[in-house]
Amino acid sequence: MEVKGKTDRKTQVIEAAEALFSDKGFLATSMRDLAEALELEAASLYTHISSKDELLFLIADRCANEFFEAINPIYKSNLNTEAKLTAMIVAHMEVIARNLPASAVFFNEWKHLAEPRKSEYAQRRDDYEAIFRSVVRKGFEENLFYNYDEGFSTRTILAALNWTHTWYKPDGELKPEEIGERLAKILLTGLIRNM
Amino acid sequence: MEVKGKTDRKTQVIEAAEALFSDKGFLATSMRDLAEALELEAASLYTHISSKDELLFLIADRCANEFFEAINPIYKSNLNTEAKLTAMIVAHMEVIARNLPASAVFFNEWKHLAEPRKSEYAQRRDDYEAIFRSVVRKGFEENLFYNYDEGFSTRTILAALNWTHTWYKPDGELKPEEIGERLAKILLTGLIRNM
DNA sequence: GTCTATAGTTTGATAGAC
DNA sequence: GTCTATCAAACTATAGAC
Repeated sequence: MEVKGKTDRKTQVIEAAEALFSDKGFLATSMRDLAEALELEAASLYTHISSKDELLFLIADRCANEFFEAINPIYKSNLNTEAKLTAMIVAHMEVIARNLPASAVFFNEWKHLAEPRKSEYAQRRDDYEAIFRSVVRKGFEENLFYNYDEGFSTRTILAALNWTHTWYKPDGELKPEEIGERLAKILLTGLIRNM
Repeated sequence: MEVKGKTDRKTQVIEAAEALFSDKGFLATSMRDLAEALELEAASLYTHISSKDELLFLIADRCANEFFEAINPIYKSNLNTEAKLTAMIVAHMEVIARNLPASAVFFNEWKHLAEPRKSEYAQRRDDYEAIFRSVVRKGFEENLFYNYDEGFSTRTILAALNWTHTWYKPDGELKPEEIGERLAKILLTGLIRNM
């Protein structure tokens, strides 16, 4: 039984794929491009992964898991609605920041998954949005927010959040936590009544 | 000299391409797919356009023009900053709504333009964002907005706006104008001091 | 685990008949 | 303006030697 280190070959393949898929797009990246980045021949990649589609799935699936694991404990906590939503926004932002190429793939390339993975993925995305939506709904029920519909407000929050991957720089001025908090402030103060 | 009607063959080709590129993506759409949608053979398409890249350019370029034409008169008007930004948001939303497939291509597929078109396009996008940014900056200078940096606030506005193309339905409850106004309200009331 | 060689498709685009 | 026929290149993936 081999012990897998951080420089595990399969991990290297996946990380190189994240960078290329994020930069050029899934379809615009050939297995030859990927092999070249790893200084391999294309055929050698198939020792580590079974297909290009599996590679896309591995990237998107791991990223999805990270998003769920980040917000679930917060969702289940006893925080009040405003604090809970803010913490979820910050947590989501932190997942993006520490998985920058992977989340670009996650957001932009999922449509190229082959079935049945594509449908399963779409379901998970809906489930994730539903968690945010239920917190927003709570805010309406508690009369904390103006009564805009949940779907509209939730999509606006996630849109503002998910766009950050296009401009966030790890070595920029703002830390992920600060970006999340600032975003939450802009969005929430717009939603909260009598502030 | 021929009079071009609405059912001009080239226009038909472009509109079919908008639908397919929007739905499946530029690279995932073959010229054969496009020909099939028009009940033609692939070779016949080249009577009307010179290359697949030109087709992508025509779609993105027309869409860019529409965005500039929609916001420029508002930008140059004498409206106060709050009203101006709201009107620009509504106008932008209306362009998305009446060019739904084209704007999906505009937002998601531009990276697949060949050079030098890709660089020119990136420049136009920056110019467009700069117009919004200058209005946001005015709001900071007038002490109308909290002092978050312009770039951050501007990107958040455009992110919320540009995500609407993923869920907006022409036959849905909300008209584009209502979506724009609601979006502006959420974003601006979050930015305006002492409201 | 990596290589060379290659099978089998699909791609964007062109030539030339009608 | 549309067709048939076709080219040259690129693609994912496999077979089998080392």
